[in-house]
Amino acid sequence: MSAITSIVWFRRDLRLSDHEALLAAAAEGPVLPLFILDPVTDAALSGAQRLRLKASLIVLAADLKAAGSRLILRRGEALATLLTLIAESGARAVRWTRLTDGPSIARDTRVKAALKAQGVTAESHGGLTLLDPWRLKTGAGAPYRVFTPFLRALTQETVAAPLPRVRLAAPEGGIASEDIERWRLDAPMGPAAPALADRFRPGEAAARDRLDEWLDGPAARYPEDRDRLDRPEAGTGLSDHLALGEISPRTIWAALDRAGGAAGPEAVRRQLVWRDFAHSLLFHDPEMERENWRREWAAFPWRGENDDAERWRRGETGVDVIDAAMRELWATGRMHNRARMLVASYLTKHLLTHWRIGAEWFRETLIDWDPANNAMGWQWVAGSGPDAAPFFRIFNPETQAGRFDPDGAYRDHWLTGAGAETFRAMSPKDWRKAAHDERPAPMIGLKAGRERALEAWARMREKTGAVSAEG
DNA sequence: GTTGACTTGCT
DNA sequence: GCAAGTCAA
Repeated sequence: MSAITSIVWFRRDLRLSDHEALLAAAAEGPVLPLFILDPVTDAALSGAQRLRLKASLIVLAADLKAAGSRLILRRGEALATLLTLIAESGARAVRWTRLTDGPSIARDTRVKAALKAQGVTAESHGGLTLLDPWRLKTGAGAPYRVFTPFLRALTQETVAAPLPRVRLAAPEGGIASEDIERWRLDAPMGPAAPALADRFRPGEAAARDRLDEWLDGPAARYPEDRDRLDRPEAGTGLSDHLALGEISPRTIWAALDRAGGAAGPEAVRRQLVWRDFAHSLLFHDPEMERENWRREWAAFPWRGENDDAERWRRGETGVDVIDAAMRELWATGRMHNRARMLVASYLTKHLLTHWRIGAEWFRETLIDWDPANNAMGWQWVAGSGPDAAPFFRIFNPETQAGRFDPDGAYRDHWLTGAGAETFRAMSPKDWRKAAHDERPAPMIGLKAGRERALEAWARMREKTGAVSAEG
């Protein structure tokens, strides 16, 4: 037992390995690990990920205990809580891992300035992404707006090797922690909570096990199976671990590197670069969680909240693959990446509904929700985001289903099979009647919906004056 | 100013 | 095969 030197403020970095802030703090003396349920964190967290976070914090607390330390949980405004803990513990420094979303950056900037004004060392550290989000710039000195050049630029750089697991000294006793049960993080999911919690394995050790499992098996078949809706085991299954930082992207990167250029691991590396790209985009445009990344898209005649959107959320659109995917989302807190593109395309194009409404539903339902990935993904599909050629890309759900769920196993599972039963059992009361009914008729034909979206796009082009026939 | 290139698509 | 558009060099 010795006097505490630094506080490590955990947020989306719930791990003990490859943790810069923790390692730097431990090198200076005894550490007080702290998680704060503050208003900014609270506002961003929604149903399923709240539950996921609770599970992760319980494992982190156990891991810290096993390492001879302990996790302190507090609820309250971030700065006030930190100042209280500094007073209680005598800490002289606070360290954390930087985030890239606007609200977090705003909060952390305020906290850092206030702590420094009090003579406390306040320092943020990298590790959320492979490279810091400001690192890669185009020849003109601007942030990249297109993925491929970003990928090429990142390939030229060296991604740092993961840092070793921290060794902690036991902190002084007497600092009280709150009881996580009293935070009621599972409350928003209601009766669905236990079934949902049964489906994930939280924590750093589980994340590493999953990575090893994937490398030993599914990795070899990943190039052929990754797009198959009916082969969910093909994916790495690391997204929820990554979203809460139970494993670091650099750790995954290094493990994939050891696979020596095999096609599967290389394809997943590319996915990690997409993640870095998303964080870089959000860092440079903090508004993009809510505003069109291409601001001229304000002229697009998207509909706001509407009955079709509610049917989309409940999986009652009448388009089989869309409804299957939306039920999977509700029942598991996950959705296949390709299914995400399909449901996003259907909502924003066929149903002409604003991507923000879809993005908000993903925030509420995904256990792997991440502000940067969510914002970029939705805007990429909607057409308001990065990457050119948006209107080459109105997905035909039936064509897609035929290609990536050829036997209909995925659709059957969620529409009539065991998945459908699970979904009914986990659904709110007012959803259940419809879930038992016959399949509803689609709200708009696939062809008519596509044409309507193309017309809306053409109208926007006229309005914004960006007419290609100009030259 | 020109040109090659573009994660997941379409008919 | 084509591409309603844009970016990076």
